[in-house]
Amino acid sequence: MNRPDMAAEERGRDFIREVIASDLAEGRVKSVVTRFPPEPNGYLHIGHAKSICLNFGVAAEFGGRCHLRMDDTNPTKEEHEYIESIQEDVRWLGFDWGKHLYFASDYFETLYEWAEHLIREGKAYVDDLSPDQIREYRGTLTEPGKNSPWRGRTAEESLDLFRRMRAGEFANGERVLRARIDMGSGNINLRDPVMYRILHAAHPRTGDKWCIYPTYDFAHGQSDAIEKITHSLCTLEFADHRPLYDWYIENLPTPSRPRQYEFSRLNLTHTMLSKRRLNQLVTEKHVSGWDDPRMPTIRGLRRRGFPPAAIRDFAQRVGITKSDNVVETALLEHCVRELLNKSAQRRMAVLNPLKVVIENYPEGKSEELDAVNNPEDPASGTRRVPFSRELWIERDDFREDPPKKFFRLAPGREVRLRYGYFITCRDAVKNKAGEIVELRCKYDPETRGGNAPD
RNA sequence: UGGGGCGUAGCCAAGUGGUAAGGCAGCGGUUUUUGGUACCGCCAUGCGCUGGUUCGAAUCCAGCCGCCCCAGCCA
Repeated sequence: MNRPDMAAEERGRDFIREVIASDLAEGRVKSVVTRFPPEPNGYLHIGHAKSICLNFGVAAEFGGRCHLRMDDTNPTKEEHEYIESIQEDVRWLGFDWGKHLYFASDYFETLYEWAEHLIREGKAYVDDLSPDQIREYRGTLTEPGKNSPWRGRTAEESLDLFRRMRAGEFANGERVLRARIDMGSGNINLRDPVMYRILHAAHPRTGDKWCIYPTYDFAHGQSDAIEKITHSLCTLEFADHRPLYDWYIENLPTPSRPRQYEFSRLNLTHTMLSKRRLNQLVTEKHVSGWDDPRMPTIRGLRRRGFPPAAIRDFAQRVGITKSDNVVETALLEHCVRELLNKSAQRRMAVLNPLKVVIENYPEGKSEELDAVNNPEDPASGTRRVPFSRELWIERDDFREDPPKKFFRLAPGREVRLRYGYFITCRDAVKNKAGEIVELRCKYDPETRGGNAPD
């Protein structure tokens, strides 16, 4: 309802902005620090744009800052190409992270030390179970899991094994480091989650320095804490991970205490927004690349001519909530048209041509007429368009037997050719098949430029 | 022994006890040398359902119903 007492800029504030405003007002944080944390395993799309606009937008609105952090904890999926493209796309969208570009891989050493810390505290252990066994022991959605036989291992033994994991003594999948939490938890993320797995794979940034890598859960919150992120904004599917996010922060000597907040991801009608699927379109060559104009990627939209400001406006308009949603592409298109209408130069084109012969126009003659480039913007000037005896119009712009509200060309009817002359249709020439192949018309020399003297 | 989240118009979305904002889409109309734009008007006696509390409920309480997410050593 209307709240005339409320300042305009406070109206329509989403729940995340409310939380930040109150945290600031009540001194829980001195300034806001957010982050956009993509995994460099693909190109950014319109769904990411929502998150980018939220994180950078909120930071700007409250005078804070926003980091760009590559969540590069899984070397089997990440590549330099993606690290580069992500930066280009965020910049193109109009955002600046300044010197705050970070990588989760920058924290590998700290994360490793924190893992040992947890082992010493008796809060983590090395598990020898195979991947299949771990799944079996985890239980199901409705049944509790059961403890691994290695769960009671001493800290000393786990520490020794963990160091040997790092040293490369074991093969992929042979052992993992797990947090000792609660195999009976209703929240599956708390059933002794894996912290480290063995991955003998080269990392795009750390090369072969490591053969054990932290999982998302063991890296994300701590990375936030290291960077002193105050508000860690992510999508709804991570809400179940929040208790684990908090558990690591509470049990580790982190330099700050970030908080996670979740919002619903963007869904668009007629649009597939899944990195895995988009990747498939590219690798299977169904599209020409990540920047194919049919792709919902930032680069695809860019190639289609979408201005970055239109995408930002769109992100603003869809809002931030926790409800599942499917936004109509018409809204995105509206944002684009609204902007382009003010700046785009107009051109005329005929897609499906129908020949027009102006019988009373001199053979061989041709002239150039002035056409306005953009009626919304006189400063955009004019251009010259040719006019001659033979012209082409859109086939749909002529009807032999025009219905009621049809205001275009028809036998005996006069219409204006924009910037040209008024012409009157005398006859429609057909081929043997009965198809109209040519229109015979006459023009009115008094109407040059499309002006009606009367 | 399940845990978490969400239900306001065709689609988004405000709303936090005082009688349902706004945008998109759609439908009328005015202007127009783009069937564009701009402008004007219309579009929820009702907020998942059923009870209850209250002078008053989308907002509070109770009980139902529906949808989404979670059982990767992905993020």
